[in-house]
This record gives sequence, C-alpha cells and structure tokens, in this order.
Amino acid sequence: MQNRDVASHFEELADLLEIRGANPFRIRAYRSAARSLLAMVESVATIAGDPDRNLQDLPGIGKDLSAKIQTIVDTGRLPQLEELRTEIPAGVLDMLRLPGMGPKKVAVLFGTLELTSLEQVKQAALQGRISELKGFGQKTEQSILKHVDAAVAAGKRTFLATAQPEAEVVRQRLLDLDSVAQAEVAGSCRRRRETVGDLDVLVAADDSQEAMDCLAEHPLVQDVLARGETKQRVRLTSGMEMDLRVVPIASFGAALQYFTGSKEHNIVMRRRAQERGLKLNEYGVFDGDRLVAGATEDAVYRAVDLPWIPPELREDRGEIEAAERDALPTLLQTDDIRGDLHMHTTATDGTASIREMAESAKACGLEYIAITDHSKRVTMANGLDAEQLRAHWREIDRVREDVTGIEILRGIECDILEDATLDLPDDVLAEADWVIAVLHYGLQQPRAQIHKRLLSAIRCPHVSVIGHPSGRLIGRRAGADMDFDEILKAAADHGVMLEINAHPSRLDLDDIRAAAARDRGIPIVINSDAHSPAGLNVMQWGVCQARRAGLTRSDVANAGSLDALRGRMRSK
DNA sequence: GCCGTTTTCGGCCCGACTGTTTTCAGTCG
Repeated sequence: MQNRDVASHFEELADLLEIRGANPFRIRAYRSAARSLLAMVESVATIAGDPDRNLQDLPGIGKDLSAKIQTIVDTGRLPQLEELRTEIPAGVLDMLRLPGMGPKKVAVLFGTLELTSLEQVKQAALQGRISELKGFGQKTEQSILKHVDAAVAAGKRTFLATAQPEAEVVRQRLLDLDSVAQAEVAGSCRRRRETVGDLDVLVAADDSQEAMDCLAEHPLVQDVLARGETKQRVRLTSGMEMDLRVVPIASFGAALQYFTGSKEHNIVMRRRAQERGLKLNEYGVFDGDRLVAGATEDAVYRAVDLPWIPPELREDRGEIEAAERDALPTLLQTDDIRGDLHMHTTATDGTASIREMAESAKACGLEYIAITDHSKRVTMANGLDAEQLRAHWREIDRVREDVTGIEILRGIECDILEDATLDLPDDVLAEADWVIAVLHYGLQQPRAQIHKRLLSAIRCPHVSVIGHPSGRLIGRRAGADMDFDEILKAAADHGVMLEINAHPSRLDLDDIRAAAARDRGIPIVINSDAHSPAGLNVMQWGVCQARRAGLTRSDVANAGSLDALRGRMRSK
C-alpha cells in the first residue's frame, strides 16, 4: 500500500461527494489530506503500523481521516468509498471532463436523466433531451456534442518538456505585437511541474483585442473555446488547452503571481494579505480601494512582508515560512551543471559512439561525463557481460587519449536483479570509475523484496549511485512500492548518491523525494540518461525538478568539479 | 472534515466568464 493509493481513495471520495453536493469544506478536507499524503516520503503504512506514531500529527489529518487511513492500510478498502461507488457509477465521474460540466450539472444529468457514461450523454444530447432540463439550454447541448469525443481522451497531462516549448512559441509571437508590453507563461508550466494540464499565458496590454485576435489566428490554435473581454480559452492542435489573460500593465505582477499559482500557495498569500488588512487579487494588493502593489511580482510579495519566491517553490510546502525567515535557497541553474554521469552509446542501445557522445557533451560545455551502458540483464538493449564491458572500457581509454578538454569516466548502468544480486561480479564493478545501480525488472515485487534489492545495491561498496530510484514512468507506470524514508537512511549510512534522472518521462527522483534526500545530506546527481547527442539536452528538465526540490548548487554532486565529485564518492 | 495566543464553534480565497436567467448559479483557474 503506497501513499498514492491511500491518496487516490480520498481523491475519488472527494469527487463523488462533490457530485452528491456535500459540504465543500468537507470535500476540501479530503483533497487536502490526499495532497498531504503525496507530499511525504515516509510510508503512511509504516506510521499506521507503529504504535508510537500518530497519524493525526500529519497536516490536514484529524480524528476521522486518521481512522480512514488506518482502515485503508489494514484492509486495502474504504467502506464509505465503496458505498458511494455503488450509488454513483464510475462513468459519471468521466462527465466532469466535459468543459463547463461541474459536479452540480453532472448531478442533474445523473439524477434526472440517469445518464451514467459519456456515451449516454452524447446520445441524450443528440436526442435533444439535455436542452430541456432546467439550467441547461441549446448552447450547453451543442457544447457537449462538440466536446464529448475529445473528453473521452481528455484528462491527460502533457510532459513539461513538450508543453513548455509550445507555450514559448505563443509567448514570443504575442511579445512581437505593438500593443503588448509584457508576456509570460504562467501556471504549472512556470512552476516547472513535471507535467502540465493546460497552458496559461499572461499579457500586459492596454488593449486586449490585438493579443486575443493574434492567439485566435495562431497556426497552433485549433479552436476558440471561450472569449471574453480579457480572457480567452483555446484548444491547440496538440490537444492541450491554453488560457490567455490580458491585464493592465500596472497589474501585470499581481496577475503573474496569481496565475502562476499554485492554488495552495495563493490561498496562503491571500490569507496573509487579509491578516494585514489588505486584499490580494489578480489586479494587485489593495488597502481599501488604494492599489499598494501590482506592477511586479516582487512588489506583491513585499506588500505582504515577504521576499520574492521562485515559482518552482510555490506549492505551500514550507516556502512561505522559509521566505519569512529569509531562508530561501539559491536554486540550482542549468549552467551550474558541470558533468553528466549517465549516458549510452552504440555499445548497447545508444545511437552514437563514445567519441560522438564525448564531443557533444564537450560542445554543451560539460567538463566530464560517464559512459554508462547497460549490463547484460537488459537483453533487448544488448546489455554487456563482464568481458564485453572490459572491452568497452578499453575503447573508452582509447577515446580518452584522443578527445581532450573533457574527462570520460568508465561507467556502467548495472541492473539490480530480481533476486537482489547485481548483474555483474564485484571484481568487475571494482574496476569501474562510476557505477549506477538500477531496478529495471520486477518492479511489481512486494515491498520487502524491493527493499532487499535496493539495500543490497546500497551496501555494495562499488555502487556510486542509485539511478532512477523508483522506476516510475510518468503517466504510464507507478514506481516500485517502498518506504522511501528507509531507503534514504540506508543510502545516507553507506554514502551512496541518488539520481534525478532528467528524462522527461522519468524525472525520478521526484521533487519531494529529492528534497528528502537533501535533508539527509545525500548528494544528488542529475543525469540525462542520453541515448544520443540530442538526448544530452534533457538535463534542463532534471534541473527544473531539482529546483522544485529546493536544491542548491552544493546539494548536487555534478554541479561541482570532477575532483569534488570524487571527494563525495565513498571510498572504494 | 480540519483547525485554534480571538480554540471546542464558526470559520475555511477570489474574480471572470458562460449560459440561462431576468438577477444569478455553476464552472473554472
């Protein structure tokens, strides 16, 4: 039972309660509890099983929710949820994905027409039965017919690495307009979340029409979903939706702060304004009717007695308290990265030679790299056995002599096998400059076996780092079940580093686990896992993840020199 | 359903836009 499993019970319960019209604050309590569970690294099951610990010490968890967590952990089920599920079929929740359809309207469709799936909603709309309902009309019915097919596929989030460049294209186009003074991408994209639901673009202009027309006619835009005086919502050809907001120049900072979010961060900010007798909204900070701040984000934060907070930290996970203490970290930047310690070549499943990868890395400004091809267990990637690996290393030695200006480490990405042994013998690993140990197979094994495997790798004196520690693939595959706090303790005890794998579909460690590793003094390594020269460019997304974790240059081992890196490796 | 030097009740952030209303509820971010 992982924290995310418990959290998803509460999220589903909140959705169902919303359709039932329950007290909104009660619904919020369930969502906030889910959030709280997702924000911790320690397994909630461990706490629930420890008589000396109290679930009610967790933020947003009181008497009722702690009992519910205990039930879920003990039985894997939550009776209240199962009861609601029998009342409200799963297809009803799908209806929430239709634009303009919230819990109230879905409740009407379910309650009066007894519709229980998107397909049934479509049929009812085709028959004209929906426009006859009170509170519904022709436009609602047309909107349903227009969007119902897309809604079947909706709800998907897009990798930051895909979304951000699209948003940037639009931003640049808007910035070229005469009427536009400033343009920024806001929302989760600006916070550099690993995935983005929709895009928010903010523009400062005295006249909103030119910017809205420009977006409506942009080749990336497929449909205008809604358009008002200052706000426009469109669907891009990629399927992503984008909101454009146009605000006066004097309000741009407040609007940027507001639309960057997160919602949770903003709630605390507005409460803070209230406590000071002020009001904060997207137009500024107001003392009565008087505008106190609004043109810049910096001024908005100062108006509530805080320094500016980097967008990546704005999740209400302690950043406001840190800002109050003037203890915000100076976040890592992509330029700080001096080495890349995870990449593949044609020796296994890469597309470029050792030399090409080294030359490309040098052109990226890197000072050192590790060549880390797969070990033999990864047969589909043509993984290397001991003999092949030693030959590969000799080839690296030859390239070392030819290519100057960059250090090349002889590395290996060694599988941690299902039986908790390593895929290569100790004497081979001992000859490596850099060993990444990883889980590729058997990720569904029970927690105890996953722990056994990770601990055996951590205890092996030749292992430098655990690569993509959870093994998750974002949106496709959950990571292995583990109490990450226990893994952290072992890694800290044995001097093993942990990787943030920068590939957009991995970003593993995630931000929360990376921050927890930092708190235990474990050096973090951010690696591209490149399989081609172009793959080296994903480093920036790993840096985004590190920034969200609040990491500084000194927290990241490959943001230092190679000598410094060696100094932080445990002695072999 | 949670929370608390205003604590066991009464709060819990704020505004734009849409569609269906005839002054506003629902949705969205």
